[in-house]
Amino acid sequence: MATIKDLSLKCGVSVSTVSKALNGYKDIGEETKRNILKAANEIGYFPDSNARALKTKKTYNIGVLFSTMFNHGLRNEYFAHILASFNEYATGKGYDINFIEHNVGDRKMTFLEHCSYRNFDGVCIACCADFFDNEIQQVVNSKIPVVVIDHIYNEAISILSDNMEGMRQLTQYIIDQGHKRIAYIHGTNSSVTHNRLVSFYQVLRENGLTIPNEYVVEGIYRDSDTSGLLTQRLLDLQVPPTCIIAPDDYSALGVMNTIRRSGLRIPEDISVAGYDGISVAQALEPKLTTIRQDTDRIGTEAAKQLINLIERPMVTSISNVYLKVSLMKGSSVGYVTSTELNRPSRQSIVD
Amino acid sequence: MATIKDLSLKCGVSVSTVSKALNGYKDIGEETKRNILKAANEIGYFPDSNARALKTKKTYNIGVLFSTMFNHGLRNEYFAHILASFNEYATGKGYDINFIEHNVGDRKMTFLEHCSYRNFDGVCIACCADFFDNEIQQVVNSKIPVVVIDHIYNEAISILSDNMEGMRQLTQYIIDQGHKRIAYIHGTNSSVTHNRLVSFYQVLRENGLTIPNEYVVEGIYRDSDTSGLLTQRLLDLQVPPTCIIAPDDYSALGVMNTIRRSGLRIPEDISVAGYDGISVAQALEPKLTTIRQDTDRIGTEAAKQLINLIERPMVTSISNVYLKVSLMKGSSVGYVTSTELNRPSRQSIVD
DNA sequence: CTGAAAGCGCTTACAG
DNA sequence: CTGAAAGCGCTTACAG
Repeated sequence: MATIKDLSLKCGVSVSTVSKALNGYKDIGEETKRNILKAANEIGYFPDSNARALKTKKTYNIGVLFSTMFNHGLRNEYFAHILASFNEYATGKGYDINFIEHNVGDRKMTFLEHCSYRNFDGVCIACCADFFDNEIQQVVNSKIPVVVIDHIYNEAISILSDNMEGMRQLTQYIIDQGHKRIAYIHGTNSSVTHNRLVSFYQVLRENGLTIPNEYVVEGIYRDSDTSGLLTQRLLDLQVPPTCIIAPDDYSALGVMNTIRRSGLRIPEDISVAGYDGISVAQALEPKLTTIRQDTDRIGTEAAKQLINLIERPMVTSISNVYLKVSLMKGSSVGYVTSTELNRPSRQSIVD
Repeated sequence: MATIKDLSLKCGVSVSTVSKALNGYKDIGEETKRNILKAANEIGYFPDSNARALKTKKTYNIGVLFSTMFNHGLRNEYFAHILASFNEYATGKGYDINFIEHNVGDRKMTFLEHCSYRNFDGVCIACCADFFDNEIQQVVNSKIPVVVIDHIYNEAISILSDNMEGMRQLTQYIIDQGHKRIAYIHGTNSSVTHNRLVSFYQVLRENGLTIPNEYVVEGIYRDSDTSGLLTQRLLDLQVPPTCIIAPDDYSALGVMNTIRRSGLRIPEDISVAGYDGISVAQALEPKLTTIRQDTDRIGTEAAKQLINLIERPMVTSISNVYLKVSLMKGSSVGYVTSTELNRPSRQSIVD
């Protein structure tokens, strides 16, 4: 690759002058500057990123930290989509992205060590199996600018898909369709799960509904088999629910399969809802009733906030940004008629 | 971060000695070496990657090049899974991965410029909308070690999911189930599509089957709506097929929806097959008959070959590696009984 | 076995 | 307005 020295020879000026011209310093002659820029374009000159980083301590590299466990990381569609838009925004601002890993060759590094080894300008933490992991905390507590997705730390900017609001909209919609016996198979415990649960109960309460404890069970995100099994148990209850909310769209497939295997129809006999709004949910029939999380905006917003924090630390506040979700009505949640409402089995539950 | 100088002061030796000890040079005293290694571990010292790269021209960074178009890149499950395993292998060998992009900040770069700007040790090209793109060719023809997934260039190592073999197995299985009127909605033209088509026709011929031209139509990968529309046309034919092969599993959803909307059952009335073996295909009912592409091995193998090429260029041959696929029988392709075989409508087609 | 010195390709005070 | 010089943190011939 051509170096700054090649360019300086070609232009007949010193490397200092070239460097300043390229970096927009004011104290350079108009014509000199024009010449240098022209020559740089001609030979396709770009400053070597390593040399520049060594001097300036700025790499224009952002580290992305995520769990690589089964069903996590790149193999998780929700995260992969967020990463795609994160990358697109960052790239437009001149930042490349890197994955933060534990081991580099034969030596193990902590996440923070990896960050200083690579001199990342900032870090995005997302899709972690365990946000309380000690090594992750280290990164959050370091000097490196950090943005976190779907979790709140005091010390970092958080981008959150509005889970309280999402669950509120979904639950309210189901209730508005006449359902009173609503079951919720939720995902493994986390702050996301917690907020959804709180919101679920809250909306039930606001509508004067109570449900039996057996209607709320713990499943596993993105595990349709588990959700299928749990669905069977719900169907076997003496008074089964009229609607089942799955942990996510993918798991909803397991719920639907089990229901159909029992000879029941969706949504005529029993309704199903998901969460996420992944594409496959909309290719199913009936189309899944779900909450769409705006992965594009989550990724874009995370990148934007992080780059602001990197470039203008003093005017960027450490805040929590909640992103809107939207209800996708689909047709897997049916309308419960008043006849059904009068069934004794239901009455015994409602009050 | 601690520098090599800090470490040399702590150990009371020169930086040269520290550097050599850390890099496994032989001409260092046993005890000196032990001391240095111990101290390095204590303070969590890692050489600054930029400084090292500047001197050695080795970054331990691999660039990954892919299209970011709709339905491509990270938003494509097939590619995201390959990338995940590629990253896991590379990381274990000490390489981090970076995405290769067009624009860096306000200035546009060609892909090759981005590679030299970042000094990538090697490049993996995958999942491109257009492998004949001029900028991609530039990278392939450069001095940088390159591995390509699912496409063959003369100048680079190729890792290929065996599409000929996959399509062979799938088609043969369908024929073995008694089908003779098999339709194929294939994806947009590419070498992958071409090979699958060639193989499809070849197996038909080997089995003494011919199909009408209308049975082979061009769809779009991962576009279930288009596949749904094309399915409708196939169903409307005077002599419709008994089995439809979709471009991929995701598109198969569209095929299935259209079939069901027509009041037909799968597989009793008509059979469906996909391609890819993505997880959702196995969560459907009936389970989709499909070919599983081994994304784990593709990613791992690509990383392995690329790193070999980087580290031992003289003993690594530029070859094409074909990876095995496997048939997932599922239950969306049914058995066609002999009664059905004797139907006049079929006979008129077969010979 | 150890260390002084040069140099990788840049940027940036500083002097002129 | 321009350029010489120092230095970012390393590695690696080379000398001793």
